[in-house]
Amino acid sequence: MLQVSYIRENRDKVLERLAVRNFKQPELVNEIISLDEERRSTQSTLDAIAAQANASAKQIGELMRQGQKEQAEQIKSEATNLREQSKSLSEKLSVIEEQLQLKLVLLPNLPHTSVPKGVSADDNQVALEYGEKPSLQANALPHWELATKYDIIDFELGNKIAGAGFPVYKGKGAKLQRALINFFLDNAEKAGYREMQPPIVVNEDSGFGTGQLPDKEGQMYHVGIDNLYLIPTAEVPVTNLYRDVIVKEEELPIMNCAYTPCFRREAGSYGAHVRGLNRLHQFDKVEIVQVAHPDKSYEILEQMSSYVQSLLQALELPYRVLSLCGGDMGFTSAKTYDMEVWCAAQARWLEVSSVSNFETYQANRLKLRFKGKEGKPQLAHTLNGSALALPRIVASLLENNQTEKGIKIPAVLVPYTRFEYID
RNA sequence: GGUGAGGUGCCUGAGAGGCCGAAAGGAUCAGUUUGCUAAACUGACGUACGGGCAACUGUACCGAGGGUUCGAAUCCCUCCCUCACCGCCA
Repeated sequence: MLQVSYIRENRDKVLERLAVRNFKQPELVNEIISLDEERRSTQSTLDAIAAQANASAKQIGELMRQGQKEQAEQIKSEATNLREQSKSLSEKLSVIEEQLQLKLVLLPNLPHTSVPKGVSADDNQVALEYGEKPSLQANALPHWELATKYDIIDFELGNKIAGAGFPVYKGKGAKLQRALINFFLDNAEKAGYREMQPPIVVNEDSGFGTGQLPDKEGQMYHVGIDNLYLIPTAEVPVTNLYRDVIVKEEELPIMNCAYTPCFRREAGSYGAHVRGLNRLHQFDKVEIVQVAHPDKSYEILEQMSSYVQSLLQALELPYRVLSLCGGDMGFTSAKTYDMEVWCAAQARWLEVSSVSNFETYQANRLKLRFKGKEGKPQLAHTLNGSALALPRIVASLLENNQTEKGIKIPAVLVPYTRFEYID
């Protein structure tokens, strides 16, 4: 959520930045500004009346103590009148504030100046491409067939237990999952991240804090009876650790990581592009999250991007980095890099990570601030990235590394899997 | 699930209709003292939204929302949460 004061003072800039996103309702900005004006003037009036009412109440107390009952009674009626006025004004004020809030949450984050203008994924810029795409034999198989061939992932069984998009990993398939999780966590720790194990359900406040609510309500599984949401990413609980927190400036940057399962309803996505592991309702992911000083957040974004790339390099997967255009960026992000790995048999790039700087957008909702020795609390910047999401990594490992002898496990993973081939 | 206790500032904790944005202690920060450390002393020390160049100032906030009252941290109602014990259970 953007800060009203910022919008008020930088109207033209806000409009200009929103245009980079191809934002469809720029009129919201003016509506917000005029609601804010109304809010401020109402509050001024209310404050003045409340001040008067407080003064009268004090006076009454004073008079009562002195036993001047009659005079007290006189002021009482005045005070009652003032209270009534202030009551109706504060009702008006809360209506205005509610409307303001409703509109405010409809505004997405402002893209950073380095973000390319554009409307869709076609306008994303390829920032870099790394590694060589393997050339496969003519009889190469897509990962879902390899999964069946080696009996390591069972989609049918998952259908029976839960439904499409909930695969069962078996034998070496399950071990590969565990190996990847540990590999990612160990590396994150080496890079300075502190491992956390958060709840995988969150309450409404948390969903709101990171921006999933109200925007992506339908994308989350909701446990109605307890009003809890299954997390779509560890970003939600790990970032919300700092909701309503004022941290000390010298504690920045705060670096946390977490492995969690992630749950996404993915309503509306069906068809060939979502076959096999390409898109699941439940998947595993290690997430890295930072709380940063505003002066440092873009430097940190680059570091996080490099870190994610280092994982892909270690796994010997060809990848590319996209700098997302305004139109393709998430609602809450100011700048996002997507990392995509090459899946040789499908001959497609698949997104395995998304690294974003949210600047103060989440922090404003979370009321996540930092404070130096001097001065007022200031909103921090939040960043996060997948490091990494498993299914598509597995898909590309299977497809790219298929050999006569079986699926070759990358050298860095062998100490974790304790086998060199899936065969 | 049952019963009981309770939610006050960074923490502990007092306050039980007006003198309370809130005692006291601790923590933290600044200063004095000090060979260093420690201690002692002095002072500062919540957040948000307004107004003001600023000093400063108004309002709101004692879990949340309502109510009573001229006036509520304090009384009443509803909800949420936490803790303890019992039951059930990994």
